Amino acid sequence: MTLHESNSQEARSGASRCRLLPLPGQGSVAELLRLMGLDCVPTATDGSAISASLWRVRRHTVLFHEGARSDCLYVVRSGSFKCVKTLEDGYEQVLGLAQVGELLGFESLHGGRQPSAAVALEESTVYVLPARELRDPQRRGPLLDAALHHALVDKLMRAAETAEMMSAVASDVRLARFLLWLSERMGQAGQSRRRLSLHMGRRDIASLLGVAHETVSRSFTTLSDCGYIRVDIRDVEILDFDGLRARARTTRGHSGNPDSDAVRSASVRGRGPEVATPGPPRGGRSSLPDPGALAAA
Amino acid sequence: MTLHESNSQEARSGASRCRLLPLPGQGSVAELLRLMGLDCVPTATDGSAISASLWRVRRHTVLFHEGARSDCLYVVRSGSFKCVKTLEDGYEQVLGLAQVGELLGFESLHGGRQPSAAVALEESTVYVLPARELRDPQRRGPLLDAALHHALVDKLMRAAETAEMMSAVASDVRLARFLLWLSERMGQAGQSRRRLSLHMGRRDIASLLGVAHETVSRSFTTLSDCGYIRVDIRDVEILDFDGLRARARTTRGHSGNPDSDAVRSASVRGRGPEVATPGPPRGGRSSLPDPGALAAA
DNA sequence: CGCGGAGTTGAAGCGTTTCAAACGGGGTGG
DNA sequence: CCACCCCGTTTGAAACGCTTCAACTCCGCG
Repeated sequence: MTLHESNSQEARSGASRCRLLPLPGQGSVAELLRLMGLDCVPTATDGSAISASLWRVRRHTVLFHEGARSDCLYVVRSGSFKCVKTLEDGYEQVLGLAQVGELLGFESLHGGRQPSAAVALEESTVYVLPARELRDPQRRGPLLDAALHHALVDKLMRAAETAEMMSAVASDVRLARFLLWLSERMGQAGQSRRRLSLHMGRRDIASLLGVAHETVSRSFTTLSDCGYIRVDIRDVEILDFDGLRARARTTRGHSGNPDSDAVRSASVRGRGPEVATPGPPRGGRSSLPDPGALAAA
Repeated sequence: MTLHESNSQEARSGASRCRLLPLPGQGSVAELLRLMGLDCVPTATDGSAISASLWRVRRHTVLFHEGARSDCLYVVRSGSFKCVKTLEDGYEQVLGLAQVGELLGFESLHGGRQPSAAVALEESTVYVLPARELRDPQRRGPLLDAALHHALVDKLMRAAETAEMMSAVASDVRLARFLLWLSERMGQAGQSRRRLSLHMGRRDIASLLGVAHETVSRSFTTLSDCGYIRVDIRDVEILDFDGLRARARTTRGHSGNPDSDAVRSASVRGRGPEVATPGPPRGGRSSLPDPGALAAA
């Protein structure tokens, strides 16, 4: 794989989008593969014939628009993005964030249009891979192929986490989960888990969490009053991880004290799915219809 | 690729879990690849060395448990599943549905544990692929490789749709979006778009939508009173698609006059994302914020 | 037949939304 | 340089909608 050295890219994009600057001579193929989750480091040539580019994206600029027929797959190298969908009435729905190592614009792999726009929350850089070439298994070498697989599965797992985050009930619980989720992300990216830079306004956070932006503001002060966090507009410091985690675990029920709980719970008793081992008493027993079985082939 | 012919599966699984029945001689490799989204039909042999199985899963039984170290990837062949996470207090959080053609247990591709359990909502059949073999690009032939790619991207797109569905504000809007989303899914699977079988109780729908189950019940009667749908417990008929769609479009904030604050719309003006054409003056290059450091790879 | 679960509906409590106002910072223009 | 304005943030107060608790019906099942 060759790291594309600017040129044609710059030519293609008229003056109207020079905000996406190619950064010649900056990145490396090894870094790209590592970003995508590949453990092993490529020795020299991996045999792939993909021409990747490295772009710079200024904060608050769009990487691609909603509905755009972008034919590129992006890998976030630094910074972060929000994926937003603008509804008919002008309301901006934030559907998720993409941070270092995450894929953006994967819909282009199917040749479709982008369902949402991607906007940089901060100064960011992305690797740009032409989807046309990427769709051909021949042109992706084995390394890029494995990396793409890994990145896709990883993105899928992050999407599931996002869903879990948004499934909270109370607004401050949602915010607590969001902060812990962000903290985890920052930690994985090698940054501090305690000090967070949100890079988003209350309105964006509110949209992502599905509440009014005033409610987000109130939830911030609530968590702050509890001593869990210290808030300075867009900079948050987590003071009490355990407290914050306890709050994040709160489910359908009261929001005041996470401790004074009885066994009432929404309860799962009774007719639930016929949990493993319908025969013998609910004893331990290993779970699962051991799928290892079919490996016997 | 060979379609595994039962045997060992039945033997190993005691009477306690015979609910997962292999179905010898039923499926076909062509069907599996088609399910995963591959357009072209495999001619004869595709060169892959994966041993797939076909299992039957009875309704209300679990395909795999939360936290299980399943080493299999599943492809839904018929029926549907819910992905649930059981919280500490026993509350069951439904995180999503998996319908015909969708992947289940993709976390096994990374060797991790399942973050949620999968429970059949109805009589279902799944193809079972050993993740151990699947992780080896050599053993997946080009066809299965392409199919896996397609299925991963497809699942990713469906996850985004789910997030969008759950981002609604009002409960009846959520329900409207859910029904339309389900209708679309059923249509894509070749079934009726008008007549839906939910196969879930109100409690599960409520968990998926993030509201109380009584609220779901009320929302059903609301939509029914509007004449949009006809409800018979778990069978729903959509009577007025346009009306239901209009209700589903309802968002937070100004729904009355889209023109009153026409210019305001978060889209192009003011501080919003500096949409297109910041102009050449923005000037070239300048240094990377920070990541330049890690480019040293 | 009676039990238990699912679904529906009603009434009350309360959290969130909405409307409104005030504060503060960052930018522009005088 | 300061004033001013815009916008994001915060906080308050009232209205709404959802949640919760409760009662009731329907249905399957032992």
